[in-house]
Amino acid sequence: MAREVGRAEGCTVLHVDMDAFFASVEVRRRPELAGTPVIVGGAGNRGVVTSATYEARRYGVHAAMPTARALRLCPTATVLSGDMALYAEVSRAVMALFRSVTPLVEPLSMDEAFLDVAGAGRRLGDAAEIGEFLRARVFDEQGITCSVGVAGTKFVAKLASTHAKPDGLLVVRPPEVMGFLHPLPVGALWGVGPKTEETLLRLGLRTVGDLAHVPARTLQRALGAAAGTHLHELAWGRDPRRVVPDEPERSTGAEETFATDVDDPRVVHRELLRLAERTAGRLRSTGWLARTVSIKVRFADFTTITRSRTLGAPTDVGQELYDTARALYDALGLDRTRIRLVGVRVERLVPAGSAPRQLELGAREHGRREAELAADRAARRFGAGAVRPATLLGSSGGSGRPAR
DNA sequence: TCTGGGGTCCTTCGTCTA
DNA sequence: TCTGTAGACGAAGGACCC
Repeated sequence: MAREVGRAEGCTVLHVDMDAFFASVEVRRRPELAGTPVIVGGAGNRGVVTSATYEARRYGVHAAMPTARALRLCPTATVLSGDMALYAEVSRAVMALFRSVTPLVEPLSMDEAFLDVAGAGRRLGDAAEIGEFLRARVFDEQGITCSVGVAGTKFVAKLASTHAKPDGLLVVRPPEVMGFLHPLPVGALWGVGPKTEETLLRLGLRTVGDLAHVPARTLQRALGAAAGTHLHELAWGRDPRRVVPDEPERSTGAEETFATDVDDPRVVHRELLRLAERTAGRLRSTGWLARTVSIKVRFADFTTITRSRTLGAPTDVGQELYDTARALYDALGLDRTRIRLVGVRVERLVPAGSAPRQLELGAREHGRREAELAADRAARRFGAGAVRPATLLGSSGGSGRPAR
């Protein structure tokens, strides 16, 4: 456990990250699993690990690994399919706790957030003391542990929380930043994934320090202007991004991997309808309309294509999303090509209240939207799936059933 | 070994228009 | 009227994150 509490001078940014979040919530629910390897993820032949306890990680199990492989590495692990509603509930409670300390909370995902505590110091002590306070409160209220990074910038705070894991807190004061950053491997930098890491290693750059001491132009040539500049700045600990609460969503969507590859266009159409309905429901529940609809198709060999179309007027009507998605799919002209996954996404979102609706299409479109709103109400009252388009009734069988 | 699902951001390319 | 060019914008794909 990393623990280095002291005066956090020059540090106002906290990065709080739940430890093995989904798996920890499951262990809290089933205490008999405490201290044992637990994997949360898809259990089907195409499932992957979404979270694993540290006991499972000791066997080499990690997130995004196929569950089948994880079980070969750790045959004694308990595999659970996960309960997103429960995780969301715990997440809401934890974020509410953060907001009781400072209004400047920027959630990154369900299980992590940045906090700017510059204004909270007088009440609760310095950033490190606030970090320890939050760790204790999360454990008392939720029964799970989290790790906290404390620094002057978001990026260093994020790296610090990673180093503090599990169940720790690490402060990196401004004078200590270079000593902390430069020995790290380039892959530790935010934005350096496998491809970029490979490119950097080819250039002979192994550590963040190597990267810092190469001219920015070299990185820009190798990685593009934006990424090159960005990484060079990060390597010198420079990160001007502020903690911004309530960033609006830019897109939303849904996708599904079939349990086995599908070559029947009717099965794909039915899945596109389901995904369009799901996406439209999300738009309506969050009060957004979408201007652009895109589809994603992944073939059996894992190559993936996307196609998109911008609508004349923004919409949150599932039937309109489906019509566009289906037209995009049909335009591909696929002839019994084996398909692994399809997805529907919407982008260029505008608030529902601010967008003009297409009145000339009034009667039909309005009726459709009203029907979908009624279905939303029924779903809230009787449960999801209570009301479905007729074409989706009885569609749960056959080889095209989605993987989960 | 065999790769989920939900997102964001960036780059490149083609088209349209001034 | 024709041609070249630059900028805006949309579309597509890639990389990355959790």
